[in-house]
Amino acid sequence: MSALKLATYNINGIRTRLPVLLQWLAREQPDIVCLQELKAVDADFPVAELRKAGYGALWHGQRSWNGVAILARDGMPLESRRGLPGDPEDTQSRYLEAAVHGVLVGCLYLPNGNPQPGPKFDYKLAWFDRLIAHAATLCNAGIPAVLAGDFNVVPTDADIYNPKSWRKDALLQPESRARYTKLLSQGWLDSLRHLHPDEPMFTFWDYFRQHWQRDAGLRIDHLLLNPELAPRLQSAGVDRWVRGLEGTSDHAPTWITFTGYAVPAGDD
DNA sequence: ATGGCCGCGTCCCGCGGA
Repeated sequence: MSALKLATYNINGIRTRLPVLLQWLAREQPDIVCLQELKAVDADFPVAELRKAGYGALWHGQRSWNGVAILARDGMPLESRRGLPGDPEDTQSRYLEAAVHGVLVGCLYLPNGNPQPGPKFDYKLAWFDRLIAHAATLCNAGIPAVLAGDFNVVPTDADIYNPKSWRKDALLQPESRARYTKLLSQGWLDSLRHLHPDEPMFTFWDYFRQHWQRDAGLRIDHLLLNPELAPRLQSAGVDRWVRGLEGTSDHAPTWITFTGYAVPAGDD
């Protein structure tokens, strides 16, 4: 029974970030990858370069902002959903879902919501509510499922270097945190926190104020496992070395490993 | 209280990000 590695990575511009992305893929060789903030239209997605690196891809781009993708090493994600249900007026590319290597993968880029209060924060909460509604079906699907992505929520004060200067930020608001808790209460496991209860496990360090150099980070990229997948969780971590590269994203790839399906014993 | 640092788009400043 071999382990599978699944990662989520907000790359903050896939065109500018392609060298970093390829370097990370080559070194870590994740089997499944969720990408956010492509910041590129569909036609500019580097499908050929990724195929050359050994990855099949599914993507939902958008001009300038947002954009999500799912990659499969030596495979091709089978799309099950593009965009969250519940609001036909929503044109932002923030959710993509596919079956990959035996797991149903929901790749999400939850709205930032700043400044709050305001229409952007309202959009964040409404989007979160739609995610919660859809997530219930995934959690109870009876098959292994994961929700992975940039949730733009700092779940607790233990998930940030110092909450004081962020207290008014949309990422720390009680409304945002209550929804994250509500989502987990459906039965999802916060895999990084579960395996690392006493470490910060930061996934994001903003470009300002030498936050990376000071390790002043936030934990906002999450990998949630439903009851079918959670028992198979083996390990979890953050590829911090990527954040230290030149020309890198302000997020670091965040990952889990879990046992793959046992190969049935040969009966021939 | 503000801005700081980035990527992107339209063009060298504004917006969004978190």
